[in-house]
Amino acid sequence: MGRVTTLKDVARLAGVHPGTASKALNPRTRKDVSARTVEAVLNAARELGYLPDPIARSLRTKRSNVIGVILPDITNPVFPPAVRGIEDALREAGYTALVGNTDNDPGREEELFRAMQGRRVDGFIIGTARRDHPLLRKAAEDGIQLVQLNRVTDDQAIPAALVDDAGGMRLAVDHCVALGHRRLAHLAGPLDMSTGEHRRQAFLAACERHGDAIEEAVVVNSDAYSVDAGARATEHLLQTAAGCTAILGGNDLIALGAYRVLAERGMAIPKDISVLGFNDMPFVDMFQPPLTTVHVPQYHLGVEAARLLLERLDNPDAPAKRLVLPSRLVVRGSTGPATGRGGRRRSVSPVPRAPKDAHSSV
Amino acid sequence: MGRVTTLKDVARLAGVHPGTASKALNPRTRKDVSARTVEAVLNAARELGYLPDPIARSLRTKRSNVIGVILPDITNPVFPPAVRGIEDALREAGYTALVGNTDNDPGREEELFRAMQGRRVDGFIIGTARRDHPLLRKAAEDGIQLVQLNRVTDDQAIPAALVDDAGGMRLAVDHCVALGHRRLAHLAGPLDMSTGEHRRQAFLAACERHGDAIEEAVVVNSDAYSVDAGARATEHLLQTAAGCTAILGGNDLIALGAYRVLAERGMAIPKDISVLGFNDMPFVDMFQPPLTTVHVPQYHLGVEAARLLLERLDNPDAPAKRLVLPSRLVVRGSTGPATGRGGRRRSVSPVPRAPKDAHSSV
DNA sequence: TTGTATGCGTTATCAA
DNA sequence: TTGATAACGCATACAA
Repeated sequence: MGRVTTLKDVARLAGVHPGTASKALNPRTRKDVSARTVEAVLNAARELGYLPDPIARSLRTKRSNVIGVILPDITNPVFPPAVRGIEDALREAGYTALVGNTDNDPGREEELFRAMQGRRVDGFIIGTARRDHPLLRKAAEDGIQLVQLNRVTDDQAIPAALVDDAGGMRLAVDHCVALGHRRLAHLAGPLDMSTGEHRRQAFLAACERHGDAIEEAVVVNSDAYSVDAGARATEHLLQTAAGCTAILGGNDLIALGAYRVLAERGMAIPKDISVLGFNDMPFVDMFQPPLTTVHVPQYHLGVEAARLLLERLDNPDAPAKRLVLPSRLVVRGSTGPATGRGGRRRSVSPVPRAPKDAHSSV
Repeated sequence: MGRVTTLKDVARLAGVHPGTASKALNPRTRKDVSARTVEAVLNAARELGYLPDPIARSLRTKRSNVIGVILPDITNPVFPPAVRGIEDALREAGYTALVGNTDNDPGREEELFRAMQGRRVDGFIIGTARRDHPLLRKAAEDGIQLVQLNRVTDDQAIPAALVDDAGGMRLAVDHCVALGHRRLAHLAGPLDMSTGEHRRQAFLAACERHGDAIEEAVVVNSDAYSVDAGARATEHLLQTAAGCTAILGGNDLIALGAYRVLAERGMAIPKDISVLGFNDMPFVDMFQPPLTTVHVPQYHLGVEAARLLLERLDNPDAPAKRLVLPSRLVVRGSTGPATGRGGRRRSVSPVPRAPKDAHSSV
């Protein structure tokens, strides 16, 4: 562990005072120093392979060039690409990402948040926003720099990089209708998250837009974005509204839960029933069958979230922008024409405005 | 951003000197301080919600309670579980993981390594080891604390948490033989990595063990652990040794490359040909068909790597242990009896000791 | 047992 | 323009 060269060493070699060397090294203060000494200091620094100590600098400046990234769980395949996007964009700007997982535990989230603040992170990218999120609200009020990723709070106070959830869901519904499906089910994600609620609303709105072309539009809630929760929701759906010919998962994992239950029941996808996801996670094209899903550009979402944050660090008074990236439908093998079972049945009930409750059939 | 309470505040409230407060707070030096003052200081700290500033502490102690984790690419599905294992184990001990991706670029790796050293990380968990790895060798010589994850250098100087690659490959070969396959192909991972070389050697050794039961054992190199590289290797295999009835991928991604090429050629898995992977990545059970593969307990590998490192930080002179976890075969739908094509052909060539070169057919 | 002083490496303020 | 000095918050060697 050879000795590390410090600012003092550089100053000595350049024959100047450490304070002067500091100014010469820092691009922002370089103008207060003669061209001759700047060069001498720069040469000395290069010769000694000087690297400023980020710890000492942080202690002095209260900044760290580190961004805290708070996610539910890196093990969820949608997040790694987003993390790479964040890291790549931050690195260009000389920042580093420090990633933490909350496992959807608010206590753990607060602990992480505090720990990262203690480490003097300059801002946060938050992938865990709930529609009502006191911790985030308070942090924003306290002037902590935040950008939300993919999910947002209901109030518009915090900037965010998002995808067009409603547009994506509309494409999915349109695709089903074009294939002749008239009885659709949506396995909604958690409604305390913007993605869950927005996609659900968009599902209902899109169905309504099709008027008589749709005979039934069912929403069943999935209490988590997970395969198990998706499986439970699917079982519930099969018991309560067995006539649906297409299942639109709140995300890909929920759709995978549907895959599992349908396989157990011996129902073939897409012959007996079509299934759609949301997110286009890596490798869903390899599934059995390849999953038709709404593509969410996670990597770019990460890049944009990082950029929004950097912009904000540069100019803290900039407005809290919300950047919305387009989504698109990727049609694969899990959707097909509505044949067999309820495909051509006559309408049982018209489509009312909105569901009475989470499990209502509309 | 309300003012943060500092050690000085605690000392003032407790009516002691900051230095004394520091001793009282630090469990290791607490014995040098009277029970009465310890209590006063602890109470004051609790009352003020005091949290020590890790930056200041790091500057002073040259330690950070941060561990650098260096991976090829978090986007590779095998890594997120390992990262979670690392994080969970570190957190219990009051440490934090700082993760970086090299994209297999040695320059980038060195840059990351330096940057993390600058941040005073207390040690590294390395998921990027190559069999010959000067950077690691030098770091170890310099007394930097390292633990390797899943892959190792050829020399035994650096501790590691590993899986029994050879045992796993043997299980895979035995499985194929039990199904009646007599012409096997291995799509070896990069041979400059221990996993690539060890699995390849184990493949050949296992085939040899079966003697006349195996008519042909082919090795084709894949130049990366990726789907594309696996696809290229598969194409090469199909041109040069078309009679094989089972393909053993160097890892799951390589096996997926085989899936792709075989699908393009209209060959059915496992009817026409069996395919096996290595790693048991998340969701390979959902593939088309579900992948038979050697399970590698990535999460536990992460936990054990973290523990090895913590142990070493505690006792830097402890020997450089290598911990080897067992692997096991997970049989799914991509392997089946050897029927059709070359399945029952007679031996063309006996099995020699070892391959002449990377693409040799033995 | 407690207090004092010093320094970790940097930056920022002020004086020369 | 440059140099001197202090301070960021903490830990530790030493003095009291």
